[in-house]
Amino acid sequence: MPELPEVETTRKGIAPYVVGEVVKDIVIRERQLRWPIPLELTRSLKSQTIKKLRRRAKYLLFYTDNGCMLLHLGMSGSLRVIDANLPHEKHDHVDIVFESGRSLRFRDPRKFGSILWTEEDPLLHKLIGHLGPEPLSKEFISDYLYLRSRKRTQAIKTFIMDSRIVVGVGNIYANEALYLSGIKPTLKAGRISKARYEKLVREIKNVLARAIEKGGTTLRDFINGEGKPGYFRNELQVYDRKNEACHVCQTPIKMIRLGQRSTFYCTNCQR
DNA sequence: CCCGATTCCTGTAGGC
DNA sequence: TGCCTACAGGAATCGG
Repeated sequence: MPELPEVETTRKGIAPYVVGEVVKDIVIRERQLRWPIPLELTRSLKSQTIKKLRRRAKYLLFYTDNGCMLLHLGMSGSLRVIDANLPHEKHDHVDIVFESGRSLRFRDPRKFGSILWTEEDPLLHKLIGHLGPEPLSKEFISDYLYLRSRKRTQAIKTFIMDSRIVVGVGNIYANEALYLSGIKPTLKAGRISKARYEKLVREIKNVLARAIEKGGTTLRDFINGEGKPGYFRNELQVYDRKNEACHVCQTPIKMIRLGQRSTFYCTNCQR
């Protein structure tokens, strides 16, 4: 499931093969994703040069002189740079074909991803403008998180997964960061001390940075731009480890449901 | 505003 | 072996 480290890994993997390329054609085999791929995409993107490739939250932004393509991987999406002649397989919904003879191929079995086009500043786009800070930026500090959390009764795990509060922290890394911080996921966000938020912010940054170094986490189908999996799965302390021993105290990891999401924690280390 | 539930989709796993 | 059901989740949207 692509969270921030997986999207960043994808961006790094494809950028060298995409930036500077001229778009020759766009092949759309399935238009109905999370939102329909806009009809104008083909006309607007054709003949354009990809000038830069950035990431904001879990969106990839493909900048051209004409506008910007926004791409979200959803939960099962992946991008690969391939030889344009490589036959497509099931769920290969879109090819961005370049003059060079290579293509950027988007695959997404569950169709939760999206591809959009904007001619405005993409950072002000309807789906992006309201988002909270990047977790790895210097704006994301404990004072901010502490202030936003005051008077909130929501569970801390749900709170840090809210993209209006901070972006990029999905289910895997929320579980991991809370474990590393020693915080029980069900605690009310508004009742957690400033000192504990300092620890939490440190561990969110820490776990995301280490996951990027390892190329992200592959549970089932995540692959990077070169078709390879990520290796952070080996580092996971609680996620997907129901009933397995805590690496610190050997207590079996507990699984509960919180906000319709699987939640894993150590009943001894997290309080 | 806040918060929890619902919704989209399909591959996979588990039960019988 | 094969069928059926439950489940996984990013995040917008809805309802209270």
